[in-house]
Amino acid sequence: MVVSTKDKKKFIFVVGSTASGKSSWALNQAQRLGGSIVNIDSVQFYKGLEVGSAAPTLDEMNLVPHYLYSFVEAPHEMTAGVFLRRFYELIEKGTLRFPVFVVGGTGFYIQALEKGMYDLEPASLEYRQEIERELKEHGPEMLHAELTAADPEHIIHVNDHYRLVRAIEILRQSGETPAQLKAKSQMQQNKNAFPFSYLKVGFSLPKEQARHRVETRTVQMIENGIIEETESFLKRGFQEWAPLSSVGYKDVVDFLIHNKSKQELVSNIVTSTMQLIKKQKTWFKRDSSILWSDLSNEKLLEMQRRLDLFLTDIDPATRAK
RNA sequence: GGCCAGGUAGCUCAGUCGGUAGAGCAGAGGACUGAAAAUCCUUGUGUCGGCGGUUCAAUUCCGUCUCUGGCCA
Repeated sequence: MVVSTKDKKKFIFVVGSTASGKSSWALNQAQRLGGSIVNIDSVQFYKGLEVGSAAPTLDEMNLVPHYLYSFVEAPHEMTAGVFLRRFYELIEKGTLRFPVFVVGGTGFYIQALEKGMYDLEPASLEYRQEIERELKEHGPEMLHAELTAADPEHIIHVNDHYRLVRAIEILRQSGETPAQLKAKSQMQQNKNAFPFSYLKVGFSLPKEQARHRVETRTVQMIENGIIEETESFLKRGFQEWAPLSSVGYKDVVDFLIHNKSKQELVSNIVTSTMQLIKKQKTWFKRDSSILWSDLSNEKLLEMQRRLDLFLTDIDPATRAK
């Protein structure tokens, strides 16, 4: 049974590490198939961080409809929950042209989209502030002990303050541990999981090839104004804004404050970016459902073939819903 | 040419009152459910510049050579 491409909402998740060529592949495919592109990169959501996050250019966005790029303004910050809401709004409103390419390297958001998140009220600020006060006054050991008392099996390290605070916040607010919530959501058969048919493809390059691309890209970013982007936020008093501590921007902040040389800036950005690539690879390694490609013609052709099979519904490996 | 500092992990440097050495960064591996490009965990054998000498034992003391930086000629 062959179903026409237009009858079904089909999504292609294009994941992998930064500078691997996933955006341009997605652009080409979306153009070829008359689809659209949705961002799932945690920095490209922000307005004013386009250069340093290697967001698509205006010219590229004119070729194919792009969504969820450059729409969060400082001092607002994005969360996975907000992302999901915006994403499903786009589908409900019928603005998306299919097939939809969901492009980005932020594993956490991709996971949130695929598996859904816990059914929780948005965290109330009072709990958070109280927990952070306790952390500051007594150190992390007390909070860690509180979590261990509720869930002896948890794997959150004492030093991982962020996860510790979040776990306690969940515990106090809902009365349940993160592990219990996880078990519960599995019992409900992932009712929050992504309800549409999707194919997941990934891009990954050999380390030296990646480094070479990162080096040229970094020099271009400086020419294209990553320093000016950063300065403009600092001038407006947003130095504490979380996205400024992301790869590249944190290095520019350091360059500006400590008056470093541009040569040093380039090498710092390259190092940070290579570290990001490594972390992204670690994240995606455990996901065996990703179909991988590099930039070789052979692999690209194979990937396109699999994409076309997926879209015509005759690929048995496809996880149709 | 003379004097003074230095030459210790890929880099920046500690240290050994003589018993073959350790931090930070980089690198490698990993975790990850509403900040995630963030946060956190694990991981350190290197002719301690070369060659001699003293010593049971030298990277450590002595001599000499060499290289780097500074000052004086």
